[in-house]
Amino acid sequence: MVKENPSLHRDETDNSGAAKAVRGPGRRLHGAIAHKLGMAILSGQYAPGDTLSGEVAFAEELEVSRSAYREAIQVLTAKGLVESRPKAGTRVLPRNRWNLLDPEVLAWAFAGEPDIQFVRDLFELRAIVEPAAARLAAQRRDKDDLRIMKDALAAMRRHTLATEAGRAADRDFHNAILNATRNDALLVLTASIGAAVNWTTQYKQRARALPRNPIPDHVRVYDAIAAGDPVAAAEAMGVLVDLALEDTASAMGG
Amino acid sequence: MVKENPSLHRDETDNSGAAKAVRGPGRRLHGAIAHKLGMAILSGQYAPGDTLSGEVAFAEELEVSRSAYREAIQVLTAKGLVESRPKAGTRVLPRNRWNLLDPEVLAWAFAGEPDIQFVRDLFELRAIVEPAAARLAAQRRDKDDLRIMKDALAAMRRHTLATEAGRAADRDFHNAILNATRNDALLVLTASIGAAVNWTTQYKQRARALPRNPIPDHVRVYDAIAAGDPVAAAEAMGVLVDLALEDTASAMGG
DNA sequence: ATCCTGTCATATGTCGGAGTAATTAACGGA
DNA sequence: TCCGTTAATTACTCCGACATATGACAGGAT
Repeated sequence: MVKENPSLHRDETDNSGAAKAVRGPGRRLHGAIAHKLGMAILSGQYAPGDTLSGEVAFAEELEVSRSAYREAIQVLTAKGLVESRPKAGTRVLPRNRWNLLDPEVLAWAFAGEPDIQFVRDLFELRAIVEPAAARLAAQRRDKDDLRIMKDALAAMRRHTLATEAGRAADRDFHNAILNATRNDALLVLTASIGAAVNWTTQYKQRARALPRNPIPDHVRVYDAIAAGDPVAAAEAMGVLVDLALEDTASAMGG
Repeated sequence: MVKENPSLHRDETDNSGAAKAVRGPGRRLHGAIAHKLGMAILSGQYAPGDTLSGEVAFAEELEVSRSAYREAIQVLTAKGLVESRPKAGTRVLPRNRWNLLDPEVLAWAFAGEPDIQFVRDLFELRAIVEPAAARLAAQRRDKDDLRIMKDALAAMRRHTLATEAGRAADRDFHNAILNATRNDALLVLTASIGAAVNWTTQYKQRARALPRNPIPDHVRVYDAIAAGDPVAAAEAMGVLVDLALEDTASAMGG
């Protein structure tokens, strides 16, 4: 059940028609509603099978038009979070219907207090996929790939992981590896998970000291890929994922 | 570019307001539009960066309301296929922004003539993930899991894979393994891919003779999981995926 | 007890208009 | 000639009211 009814209201001093709604991160109005609802669902505020407020009622509560609400529902439906049928209302689907790997769903899951078990699941998946990706990259990389990785590594050394530029370099490094696998499915999957997880990590880590110098471990991965050694690459990447898991676990107090 | 303008028109003899549109598989109107557009995009009819017809023009072409079109666009946006901005129009995003692992996107990709490279990518991913899943299942399965697998196996023996019941049993078997991993992320990922790939395979296979008796290979997986032997389970599952790849490849004429 | 049938609440589809934002191009200054 | 600024166009965004269809539920008939 919806507890409160806040924060998505039109500016009351200027009701000149269009929405001055308090919107999420740069989103459109329906995007903001989808964001709000998505976070509510992902954070477990709705039990599966629970039915959301009706279209009219809900739109009235939030003081937005039905169109905006409906478009938001379309987004959630597209991500497998809800299903709406005439008369039956819009119901939250069981968890196994959710597109948990959708980048936005992932972001919602991590926005609040992420479920510790889900985080473990995700890292388990990363621990499976990323070493395999490194293995493939070692077999398929070309000069361009290596150059990009090298540049990213250099950037990581210049800036630390404490800066945004440093984290961007880290992302570039991992993306270069994924690109070198020549496998789009792998790329999309890992990019989604990595983005969500890393984002959380960096967020939670603000006050903490960085755990340890990550450069040597990255260099090991690079060396193995450059040498074309699939086994070593997979192993080195496994270490990297384990480290990330440790960081995240301690950051979340697990 | 849009080539034609067919098949989504209102019934002309009865223009009494509501949509009598020719709709896709049981979907709603906007779902049908999303389906149509999604398939067009996935089949490469639009180049990335290409801009779709404007809201008004498009809705007029298809003789549907702008609202329906907009809701369809929301669905596509949610799946990362397009992005629409004022004045700029609705543009097809580059391929790496697509949620290729979304079940619906996967279905669209496989609806037409699926890109052979993409199919290979997907099987590569399966070859990475499924053996690992079997490994985890061997470590974590309990009696219930084993019972469900056993039942599914029995059903597979009764019906063959040529019947729908047999394929359902096959799905049950694999789902039971995924469930036994106790990892939701793994489950969702593999379910999406498996559904799309298997569906295509069965579709293409209609006229073909089944390649070989798959039961013994499935039994090997079961035995390893029942015995709690992670290594053997992973290996046996690897064989299963390889076999599926062979089938699919030959079915697609690759 | 089961099945049918009518009612009604609710989602779905439609429409046109007002508002807003971003691209494009025209314009003026350096 | 080139570049920054401004204006107009254009397409998305949001709105609210209306019409339609469908599924749930209740009450009655078999």
